[in-house]
Amino acid sequence: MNIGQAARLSGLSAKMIRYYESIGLLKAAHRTDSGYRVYGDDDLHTLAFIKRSRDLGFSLEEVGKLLTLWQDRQRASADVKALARQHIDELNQKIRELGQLRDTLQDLVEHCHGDHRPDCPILKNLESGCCP
Amino acid sequence: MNIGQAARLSGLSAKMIRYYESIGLLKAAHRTDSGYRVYGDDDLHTLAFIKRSRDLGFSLEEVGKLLTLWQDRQRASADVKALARQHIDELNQKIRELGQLRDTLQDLVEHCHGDHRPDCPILKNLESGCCP
DNA sequence: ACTTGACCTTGCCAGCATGGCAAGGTTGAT
DNA sequence: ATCAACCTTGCCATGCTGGCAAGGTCAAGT
Repeated sequence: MNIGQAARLSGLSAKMIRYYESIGLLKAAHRTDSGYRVYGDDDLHTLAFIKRSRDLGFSLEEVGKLLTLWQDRQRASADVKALARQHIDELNQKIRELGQLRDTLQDLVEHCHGDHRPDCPILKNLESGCCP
Repeated sequence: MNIGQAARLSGLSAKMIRYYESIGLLKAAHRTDSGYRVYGDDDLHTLAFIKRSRDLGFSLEEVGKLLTLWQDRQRASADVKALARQHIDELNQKIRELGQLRDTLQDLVEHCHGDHRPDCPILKNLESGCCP
């Protein structure tokens, strides 16, 4: 099949597929005489794997590692687990940070009377960086 | 003071300050005869405002709006409150998404025995995209 | 055979926000 | 005079994706 159909079936865009090939995440696709990329079921499988990994928030670099592990019959599942764990830690870290930002903002918002008067504790805090 | 000191005192980098000026977030700084940018206490105040806003997760575009409101004596605090609320909503949305990703991954990790055997439910799930 | 439209190709530019490096000018102290 | 520390501008890189352009190819309808 051509790239368009591969894109539709995998949920990626044609652009992304070409990009992934260009950065070496995918091995170069077979080509027709006229230069069209051709994909088979195996390739589609790989594309779907990438799509799913991206949806789970893995970076392309991490996806690369996962692909390597996936294609390595000798892999230890511990390796994969470690990678997933690391990603979970990163997610938790990010979640904590965002939560703190939200709480700070929430505090500020609650102290703002929010009417037409110009006096605004939020801006005051942004100025001074203290006393929320 | 020069840009380096302004950077140190505000917590931004000199590079960022120049960038903010180039995109119009900051008005052009005064220059010495030799072309060095010169900052006064007012400018420093503005830089600190930006730094604090960025730390709270506002995008540069949002910081621009906040700056306008900050410098507008006629502003209604309701405007600021609305902007902060919107940002809180975005943060909550992001937190929810990341939390879902983490939970999915956590499930996968828990089903992976994580030893030297190659059989790995995480990779199996990434393949199929179903049955976590 | 010819046109049309949908598809494919490559390549370049855009964004976010920041860092890095280079080549050159300025300042201030030794 | 020299040297270090600073400043200037400019370009490139990141990660990931979208957009647009100019051109080639394919399949179907006329």
